[in-house]
Amino acid sequence: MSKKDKYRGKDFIRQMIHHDIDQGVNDGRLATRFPPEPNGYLHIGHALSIYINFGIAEEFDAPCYLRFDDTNPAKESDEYVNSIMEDVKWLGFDWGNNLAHASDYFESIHEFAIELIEKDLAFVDSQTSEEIRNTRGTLNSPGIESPYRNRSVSENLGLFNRMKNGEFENGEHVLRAKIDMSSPNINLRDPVIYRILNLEHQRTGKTWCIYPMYDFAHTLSDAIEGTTHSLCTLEFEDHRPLYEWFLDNLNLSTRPRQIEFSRLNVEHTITSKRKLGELVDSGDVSGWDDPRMPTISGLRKRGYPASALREFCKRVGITKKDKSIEMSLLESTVREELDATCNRVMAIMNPLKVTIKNYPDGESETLEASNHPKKKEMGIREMSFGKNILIEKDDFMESPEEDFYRLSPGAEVRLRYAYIIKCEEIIKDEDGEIIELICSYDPDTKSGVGKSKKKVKSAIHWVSADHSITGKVRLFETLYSDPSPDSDSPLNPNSKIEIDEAQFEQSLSNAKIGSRFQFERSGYFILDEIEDEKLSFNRIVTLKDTWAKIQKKKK
RNA sequence: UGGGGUGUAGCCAAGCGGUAAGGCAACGGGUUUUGAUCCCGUGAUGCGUAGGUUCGAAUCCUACCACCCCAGCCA
Repeated sequence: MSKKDKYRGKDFIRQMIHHDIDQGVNDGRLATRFPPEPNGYLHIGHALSIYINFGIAEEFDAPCYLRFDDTNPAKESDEYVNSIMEDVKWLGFDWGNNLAHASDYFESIHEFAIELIEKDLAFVDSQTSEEIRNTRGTLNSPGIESPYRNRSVSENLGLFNRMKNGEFENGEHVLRAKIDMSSPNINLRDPVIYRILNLEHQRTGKTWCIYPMYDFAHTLSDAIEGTTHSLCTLEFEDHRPLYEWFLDNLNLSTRPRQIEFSRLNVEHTITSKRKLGELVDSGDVSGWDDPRMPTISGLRKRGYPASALREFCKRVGITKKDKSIEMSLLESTVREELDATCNRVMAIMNPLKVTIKNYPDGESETLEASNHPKKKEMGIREMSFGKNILIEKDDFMESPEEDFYRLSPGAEVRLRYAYIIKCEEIIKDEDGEIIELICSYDPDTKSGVGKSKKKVKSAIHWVSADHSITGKVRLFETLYSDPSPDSDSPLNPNSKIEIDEAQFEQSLSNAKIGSRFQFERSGYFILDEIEDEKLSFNRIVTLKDTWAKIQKKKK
């Protein structure tokens, strides 16, 4: 295979990795890492990063570290690390023995800081944070060197040691790399690499009162654990020169390469940890795992299969272009997976009573319905049929529109897997609201036998009023109606609609929590909880609905 | 206005000097006891714009335009 063919069709990151391996960089070894800060729950944007870092490593049979970037004890907690581990696992990835924390390396990182000081490449700055900010310069003008920049190596060593020993208050001193205050890249203007934080760390306890900053800790963590390719999002592109400066000036055995890709944005969603946290704190959602949240745990609660999320990431692709993915792409991968794997079942959200006048009183019969129209091996289940049936309100129209081919006065329709019925009479209450339909059925049209081949315009779903079970259903839409919401966008008032008395066919009484079904002609649902024997389902995604589309177009 | 990036269809995305893959969406049509699924068909004389190099340019060069990111002791 020629080189050109080998790289063709691969995203630019895989091409670079292949190239590096071919060149024998880092002994032709590959190691990646997924480095979340445990200060919030993972969201769908992280799913792409996980998919890229773990997925690529998997292809090369290489390690991918799950490394917690826990360098800021003020913001981090165990709740988050636990949720992150659960989410990565659920997505189908395995870090094996490669679980790490930046805090595991605090000792080494500290030594590297000393190495920098000894090389006169770092100094202790005693300006206030405000002074440092004011002398950093602007995008258009250079910064001003700190008056402490020329302290001697031994003075720096001494001060840094005293910082470490807890002799100072927060903010009294800071360790800065000595690079270039006039660099057009602001990250190179003597960046702070260590700060005093008199704070207990969730893992190292009271061992440290100085903590490394992201750029320093991240670069060194990568190098220390042997990461060869540090794949991250575009906003770190400006940091790469600093990343490389550390690698150039410190004695390290691995030289990792940072490669940046564009982050994933999905329409109608927000993925700022801050905003997500606000939604949780304000009570606008039930928690980080609210089924409307774009968090991994929310998507899981919603019922999205992990395999569909992986497929979604695959279809999204890896590039450096800003992207805003339409929900329809996500939904199509979810439907594709669910269509292939879910048992079909019937449920009525808004029941309309149907009485079959020519069906004998007090009798019932058992009918067979297949669990999947295309997969016989998925079996069948039994449904009771009798005189009293419930259908969906939407499946009847007193004055049918031209394209409506469900039930209407005098019209015939098939009750799926049962009989063809005809609407004979409408019963209304005093407000003119339709409360019942009197229908007749044709006993010769039983599904699968006799005149069962008789054509009618449509088949609708139903349940037996005398056998169905009552339960809850929660219908979800996106949290925001705006395709590109910001933190001020109003929430979609229809993002959650609860139906307390949906009617399910009796076979559902055996359903287990976490199992997914297609409610025929309606959508895919997951059994979320059972309370006092009452089932409650979350709608994962609707079925495609051509009829709704036709109606929408008419308006 | 400094620096770093990115521009191929409504949304993604292949393409790597030889004449614009694929997916999602949309729109037609067929099958169907789910208006689902499935199947078939339709979309760029054009690749941000303008020039240039070349027999030949989305691919190379020049200029311009648009959008994104950066001034935490956050990551």
